[in-house]
Amino acid sequence: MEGKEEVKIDNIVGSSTFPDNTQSSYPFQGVFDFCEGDKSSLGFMELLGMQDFSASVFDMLQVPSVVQPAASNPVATKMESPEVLNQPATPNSSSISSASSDALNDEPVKVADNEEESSRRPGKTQETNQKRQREPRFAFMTKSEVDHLEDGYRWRKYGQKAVKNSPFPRLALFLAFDFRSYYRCTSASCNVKKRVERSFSDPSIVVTTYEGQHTHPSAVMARPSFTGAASESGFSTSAFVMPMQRRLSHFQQQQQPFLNSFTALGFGYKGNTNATFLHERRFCTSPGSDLLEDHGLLQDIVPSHMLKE
DNA sequence: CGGATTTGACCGGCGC
DNA sequence: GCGCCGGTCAAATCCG
Repeated sequence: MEGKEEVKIDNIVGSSTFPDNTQSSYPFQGVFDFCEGDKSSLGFMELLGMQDFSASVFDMLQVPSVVQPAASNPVATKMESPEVLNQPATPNSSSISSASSDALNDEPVKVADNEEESSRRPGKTQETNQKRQREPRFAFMTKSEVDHLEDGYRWRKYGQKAVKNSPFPRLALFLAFDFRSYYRCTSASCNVKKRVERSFSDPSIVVTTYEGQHTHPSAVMARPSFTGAASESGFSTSAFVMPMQRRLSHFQQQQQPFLNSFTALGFGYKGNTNATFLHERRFCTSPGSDLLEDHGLLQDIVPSHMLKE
């Protein structure tokens, strides 16, 4: 895959129909072009490989040539923040296998291989000689008023920063606006982390970025009340929790075969009901090939009668 | 009282 | 070398 490539984004629509017959949708259309090797498209390239992307897909899909009128498409605005795409590259995209290589792991379980470093700052075992290897990251977009969405695991917040993209970074702390929150899985020996932030372009969208893989079952899934099928309404909270885990493992398994594809995700989330809806389509970026629609795990989580139409 | 959150300080990477 | 910035630490604080 060399040189400039143009990808037609044909109606990326995450439309949700909830049991109460309300609807929400997130339509996207346009043409996305990128250049492999071009730094400005770094974020997208990482997205292609499912290795590391911290910018939201929505942000990446903001291209000047987007067809949708801005009024009806809140994300169809010109990209104004180059930082979004200037995320540092994954140092070694082929070394996902070294699951225990998280140098930031400060659990006591971790064998300290750098004594002098830890003496300078207690509890810190960051490697000095070797570049820190990041776990693959997976980002999810959720349209929600709630920042921290239930995903079946228990998290402890360990940091918060005002995001750089904010037009008023100094005011951000006062206004409780444009935060990025850092969470760590509370389970011992599980060093999964997640980052939660609002999309810069559409503040109604929460971008949740997961890093690492859980080494334990979900706390919610372990409870008997959540292990069954969906509730009588056709949905239950597990309709959200369950797919989140399965999607993560799904992506992690699929990332090698689908190096040439990316997945656009749209989550609908309604606060007052338990209803959740997930929509997934996978687009092949090979020029000339048909867009590959993939229900993915959709059929696993949405009642069959809702898939019929 | 114990666990979770807040928040300022700190560290390392990176660009200039 | 310096400054900026993302990410993390850890003491203080909050809260059930």
